[in-house]
Amino acid sequence: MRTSYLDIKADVLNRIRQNIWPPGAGLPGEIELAEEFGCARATVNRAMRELVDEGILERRRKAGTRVKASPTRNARFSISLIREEIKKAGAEYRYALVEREIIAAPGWLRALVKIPKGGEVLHLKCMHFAANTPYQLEDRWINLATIPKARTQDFEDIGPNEWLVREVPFSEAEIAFSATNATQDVADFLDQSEGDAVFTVERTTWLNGENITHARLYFARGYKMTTAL
Amino acid sequence: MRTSYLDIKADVLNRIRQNIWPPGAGLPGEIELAEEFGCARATVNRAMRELVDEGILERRRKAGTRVKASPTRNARFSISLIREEIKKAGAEYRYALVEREIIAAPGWLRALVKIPKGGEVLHLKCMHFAANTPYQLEDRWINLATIPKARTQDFEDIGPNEWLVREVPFSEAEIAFSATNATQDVADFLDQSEGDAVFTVERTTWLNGENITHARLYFARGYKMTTAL
DNA sequence: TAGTGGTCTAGACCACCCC
DNA sequence: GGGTGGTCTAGACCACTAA
Repeated sequence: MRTSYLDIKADVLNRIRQNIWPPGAGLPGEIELAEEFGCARATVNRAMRELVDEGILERRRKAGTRVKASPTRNARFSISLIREEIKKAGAEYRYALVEREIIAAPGWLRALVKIPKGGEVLHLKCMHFAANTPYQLEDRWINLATIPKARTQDFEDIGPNEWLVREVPFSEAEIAFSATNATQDVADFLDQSEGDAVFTVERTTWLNGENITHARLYFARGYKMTTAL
Repeated sequence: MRTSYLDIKADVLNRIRQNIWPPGAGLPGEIELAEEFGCARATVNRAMRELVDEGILERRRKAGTRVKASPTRNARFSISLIREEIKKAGAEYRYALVEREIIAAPGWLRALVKIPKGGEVLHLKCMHFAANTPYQLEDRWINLATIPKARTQDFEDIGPNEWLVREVPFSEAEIAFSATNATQDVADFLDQSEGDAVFTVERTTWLNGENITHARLYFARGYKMTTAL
C-alpha cells in the first residue's frame, strides 16, 4: 500500500513520544521527509498541516518545522442544538417559553454588542427539560434592528436558538464558559438552591459585523462539558 | 490570480448566508464546482474538507455534500501552559508547592483511572499566581507505577504540569469543564468565600492505555474560557 | 453497481522570512 | 538571496455507500 498521510502523522507522533524529536527540536524539511517515507511532498505536507492544526508542531517558511516547545493542545467542542444533545443522551426533550418582552436594550447589552441608544431588543427566557427535569435556562436577547422578523415570532413552540439557526445565518460567534452562583431567579428555574454553582455559557453571534443575538445559558447541577484530545 | 481554496470557502459561506443553499440543501459535486470556479478538483476538495471540519457541511461518498441541517459549530480552545497563559495576559507568574505526599491511591481515583489496589500515587497541591493574585489551585495525582521518576522530583520550583509536559509524552487525554462550589479548603487558597462558584477543569492523560495523571484545576473568580469562531 | 468523495502523485510556481 | 513551507494542477486510482 502507498504511504498515507495518516501513516506519517502516526510515525511523527511516535518519534515525538519516544523523544527522538523532543520539544523544541527541528524536523527535517518536507522534501527530505518525502524521500524518507517514499511519498510525494504533498502527502507529507498534509500530515504536517494537520499536526500544526492539532497544536503539536509549528512551522514557518524558511525556518522550518519544529516540535512545539510548550504544546498547546487544541480541544474541540461541537456545540449542537440542545434538543439533539438531550435526545442523544436518550432522554425526552421538552421546551417551555417563560418570558417574552420587547424592550429598549439595557445599557450593559448596548455596551457589549454596540446597539444604539433606544434600540429595541426581544428578551426571552426559556427552559429546556430533559425527561421533565430542568436542564438549561436560556436567557436571550435578540437584536430587532438586525432581525426584525423575530418581532412576530411567538417562540411558544420552538426555542429561539433553534429558530435562529434555521432562519438566520451568522458569520462570527463568540463563546465563553464560566461558573456563576445561581441567583434566586436562576435557582428557582433550575430547581436548585440560591448560590449553587452553575455552569454558564455566554454566546454572541454576528452577521457581517451586525450583532444578531446574545444569550446566557445556565446549566443544571452536574453538567459537564467534555472532550477528548 | 488563480482561485484559492480560501476563495471557494468564502464563496460557499456566502451562498449559505444568502440562503442560496439553505440548511439541508445539497451542493453540486466536486467536479462540477471545480468547473464553475475554474480550478482543480483538489482545490475544491480542500475547501470542502475545511468546511466539514468547521461543522458547516457534511459529506458522504455517493450521497454528496450538503449544508448541515442543524449546524454543530465547532468551538476550539487552545489549552496552553498556565505560565504562558498568564504571561500572555501581561502579568507576572508565580508558582508555589503547597502539599506533597505519596499515598496509596484512594478508591475514587482507582475507580476513575484503573489503578490496582495499593498502587501508589504522588499527590500534589500547587498554587499558580498572576501578579501575586491567586489564579489557579491545582490538585494533582501522578501514577507512580507508570511515572516512577516523579517520585524523586520535589516540584518546589516547577509545576507538575510543566514537568510532565516536558518529561512525559502522552497519547490520549480527556478534559471536562464544570462549575463547583468552593469548599472551605479551595476557597482559602483562592482567596474567596466558601460556596463561591468555581470554574473547574478535570484533566486525565494516558500513554498507550496506562494512566499517567489526573488533575483538578480550580480557577479563581471571574475566570472565563473563551473562543472565537 | 455506479457515483461521489478520499487520497496520492509529480511537477510547478509563489510568498514569506530568516540569515 | 535563497531556502522553506503554501498552494495549485491534471491526472489517476481507490473506498465507501446509496440506490
